[in-house]
Amino acid sequence: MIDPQLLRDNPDLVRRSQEARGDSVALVDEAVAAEVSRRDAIAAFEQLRASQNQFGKQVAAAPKDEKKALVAQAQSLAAEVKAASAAASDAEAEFHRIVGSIGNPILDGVPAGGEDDFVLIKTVGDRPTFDFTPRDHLELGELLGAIDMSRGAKVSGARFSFLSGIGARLEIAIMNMGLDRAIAAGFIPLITPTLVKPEIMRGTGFLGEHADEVYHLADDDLYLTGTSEVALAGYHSDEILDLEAGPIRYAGWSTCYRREAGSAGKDTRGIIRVHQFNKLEMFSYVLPADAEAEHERLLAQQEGMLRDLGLSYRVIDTAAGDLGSSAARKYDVEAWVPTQDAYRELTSTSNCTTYQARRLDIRYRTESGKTAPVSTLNGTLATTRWIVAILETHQREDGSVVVPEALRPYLGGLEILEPVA
RNA sequence: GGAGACGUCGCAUAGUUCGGCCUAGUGCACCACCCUGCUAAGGUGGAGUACCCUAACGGGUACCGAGGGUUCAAAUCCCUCCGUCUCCGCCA
Repeated sequence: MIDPQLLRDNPDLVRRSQEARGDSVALVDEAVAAEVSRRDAIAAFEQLRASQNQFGKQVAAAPKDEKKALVAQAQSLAAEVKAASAAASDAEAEFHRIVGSIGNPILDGVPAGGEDDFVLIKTVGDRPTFDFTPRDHLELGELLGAIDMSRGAKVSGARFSFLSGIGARLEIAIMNMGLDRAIAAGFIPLITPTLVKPEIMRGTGFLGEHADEVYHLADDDLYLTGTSEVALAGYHSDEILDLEAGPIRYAGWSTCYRREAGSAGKDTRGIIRVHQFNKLEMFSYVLPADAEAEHERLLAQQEGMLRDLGLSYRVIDTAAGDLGSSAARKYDVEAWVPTQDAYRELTSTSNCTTYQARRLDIRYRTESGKTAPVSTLNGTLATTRWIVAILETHQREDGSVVVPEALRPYLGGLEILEPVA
C-alpha cells in the first residue's frame, strides 16, 4: 500500500507514477475522495460512540427505579451507533480497496512504458561463439540424461519436467553455490512454506492484476507460492523489527509454482518456463534510507554468481509498466542464450520500498520512538532456469559440457558433463 | 479423524462463576527522576498498538487469538474459525 500521507501531500507524484506504469491516473483522485469520506465517517462514528459510552456509565450508576427509563432512552442511540459503525467500516474498506490498487510510486530514473522500454545498464562478458552449430538446452539435457520433458508431461502435464541424474545434481549444485555465498554475505538460510494464507499472498501484492498466475487450493483456501518472497515477506508480518544492528537478510530456499496463465505458446520447449522449479531468493528488511544501497548489493550478489558461472549477461532497469505493483524499481539480470540469440532473464531484484511492509505491517522504531514501515527488497540468487544458460554457454561439439570452475566443488570436482550412451 | 484443556497491554499472571466499580489489576523486565559513598537496595512517576480531531496543549475511538451475534452495556454470555498443548485412533 502506498503512504496515505503521500496522497495528501503530493498526489501529483502518485499520478505521474501511475501514468508511467500505464495504470489509471483517475484512481488517484478517487483515492483522495475516499480518504475524505473515510475520515468523516470515522469522526461521526467515534462521536456517537463516545456519547454512548458516557450514557452507559450513567445507566450503571443510576438508582434502580431510574434505570428502566434510561435504558429505553439508550436504545435509539445504540441503533445510531450501529449504523454509524457500519458506515465507517464500509468507508474504510472502500478507501483500502482504492488505495490498495495503486502501484508503488516508481523511483526517479525508472523508465516509463512497457516491457520493451527498459534501460540497458550494462553488458558483461563476451557472448560465446561456436565453430559448430550449438545445440539448445533441451537437446543437450537429453544427451546428458539430465532433462526429461516427456515423462514430466506424462505424470503432470505440459510445462512439467523431471531433472534426472546430472540434471538433478546440477540444480542442487547451483542452489548450494548460491546458498554458500548468501551465508558468507550474512543472509540467514530459511526453508519456507510454499502454501500460504490469502492475507499473506495479498499482502505481498500477488493477488492484484496477476492473480491468475497463482495456484489456489480452493478446499483449503491456501495459495501455492510462485516465489519464496511471499513467505519471506510474511515471515515478519505484524512485527516491529530492530534494525539498529543493520539490515535483516534471509536466503529463502523453496520450490516455486506458477500457472503461466498468460504465456500459452511461449517458451514451450524445455525448462525455460515451467510450472514448478526451485529457487534461492534473497530477501532484505532495511531502513528506508538504506533501500537503494541494498538494492545495489543484491544486484552485485547476482552478478557475482553469473560472472563466476562464466555466463555472458546484461543488466536492465525494468520499465515502470513491467514492474509488479509492489516494486518501485526492478533490475533484471539476463543471460545470453546462444540458440535463442537473445538475453533471457535469470534473476530479478526488486526494491519494494515501504509498499510491501505497509501492507504486511512490518515496522521499525524511529529515533523519536514512533513506528514506521521498513523497506523490503528481494532478488533471485539461484534457480533451475540457470541450467539453460549454463548448458548452452559451455557446450562442446560432442555434446559434452564444461563445468564452470566455481561450480565444480558442488559436483564433487566434476569438470566435464559427458553425454550418456 | 475422536476427546479434552487453553489463548488477557514485552514476559508471567489476576479477572471470565453471578455482564456495568476492568477504557483491564499485580509481579518481572524497561525508561526518567529522587535517595544512597559505591557493580546492590529503596522511593516517585512513566510506559502498548492503530486510527480520528487539534496550530499546539490536549481530547476521543478501537484492540483481552480472529470474525460474527445477544445487550442500553461484553475480557466476561452465544456461534464460527484459527492456533497451542495433552490423550486416543490412523498413516508414511
